[in-house]
Amino acid sequence: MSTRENIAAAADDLFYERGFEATSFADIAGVVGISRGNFYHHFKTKDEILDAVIDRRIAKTRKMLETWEAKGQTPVDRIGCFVRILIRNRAKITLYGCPVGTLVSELGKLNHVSQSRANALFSLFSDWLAMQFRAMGCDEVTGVQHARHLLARSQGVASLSQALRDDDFIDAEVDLMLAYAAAAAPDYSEKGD
Amino acid sequence: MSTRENIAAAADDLFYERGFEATSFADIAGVVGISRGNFYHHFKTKDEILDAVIDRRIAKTRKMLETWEAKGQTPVDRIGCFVRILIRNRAKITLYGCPVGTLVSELGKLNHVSQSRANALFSLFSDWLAMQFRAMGCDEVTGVQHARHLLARSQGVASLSQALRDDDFIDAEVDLMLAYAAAAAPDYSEKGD
DNA sequence: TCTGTTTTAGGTCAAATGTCCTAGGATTCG
DNA sequence: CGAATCCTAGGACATTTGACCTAAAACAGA
Repeated sequence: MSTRENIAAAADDLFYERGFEATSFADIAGVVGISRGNFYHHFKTKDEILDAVIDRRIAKTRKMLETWEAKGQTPVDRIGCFVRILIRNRAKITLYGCPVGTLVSELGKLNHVSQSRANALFSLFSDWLAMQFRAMGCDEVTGVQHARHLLARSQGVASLSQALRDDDFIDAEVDLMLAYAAAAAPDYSEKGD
Repeated sequence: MSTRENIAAAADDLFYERGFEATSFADIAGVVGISRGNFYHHFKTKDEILDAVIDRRIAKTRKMLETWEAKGQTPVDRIGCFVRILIRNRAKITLYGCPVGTLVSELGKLNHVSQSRANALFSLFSDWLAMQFRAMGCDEVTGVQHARHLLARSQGVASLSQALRDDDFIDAEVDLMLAYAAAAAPDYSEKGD
């Protein structure tokens, strides 16, 4: 992996774990194992690193969504892959929250130009979820509503996890979200399971 | 209002709008209209200001909950007061997210000692909500579950609002949460409205 | 091998930050 | 009025920050 990619990867982790502003060049350099001054050759400014990190996350997210697309048989299965990130990344989410939500929030408070670029990460999930609901038979508008609803719920669980640090809470909420997804099909009619 | 209270009030706003770390002594001094060096007399460290801000928010929250307690006739009404903060504070939430959630998240990332104190703000809402659900006839465990669920949902809506900036989304989610609260009574049985 | 480009290390720079001191003003109370 | 306490202003301080420069090292291709 190139030094540039190493920097982006280290910054990705640190921006998530400590936040964008709280992470300094020195911090990143320390993780990568290069000198501070070397940065200027790869990234002119800190904002450029941020953009690279966002690009990186967008690419990673795209790949993840493609994996889910291939893995899950039904739309509900695929939505289940999304919901279960909360369990898969439970440890980190409990400590640092959702990587997308906390970044958007921080950039919003900083009035940072790249906030809109970070928002695209939300859109990625939202559009993908809406696609799944559409595949279940939902119309366009309903699909988008369901997608945003589920995205908001997962954000909420991530947010509250940071305060509660209660594994059972996450498990229970994931089950509720799975039930919500299963019940979202237009032809669904309380037939039990 | 005393200077100390002025500082706490200004810091309260700035910590919300810009974040704790991104707010400097100079920023607060600018808002209050006092000299920077004057701070040391009222607060020895920045962490002391943070604690004062958290105390302030706890007190404000307590008062707000008491108001709701007096205002709402039924538990569902009172829960409605909580849910509708999202609409009442829509403008600020769209820009800066939830004051509680974003603070807890930032302090978590900074590994800050006062995170647990900030968590108490969540508990305040959570306990109060659980009390309302209990008053509706829910048992202890179910009441806490409903409370956390609703708290998480409101957090999620606040989080996503920062990215979407869509008033309709907030309105729709608030309606869903109101319906959730209304349906939470144990004797509820699809009797329509 | 020689040449030119890319990459790296180390250091400098101004600005900003949290912390802290001191001296002067204001206020209170005997 | 006089003295003691509280409040305030302004600045000093070491440190850290993002940004930037220069020179040496590593590498590439002919």
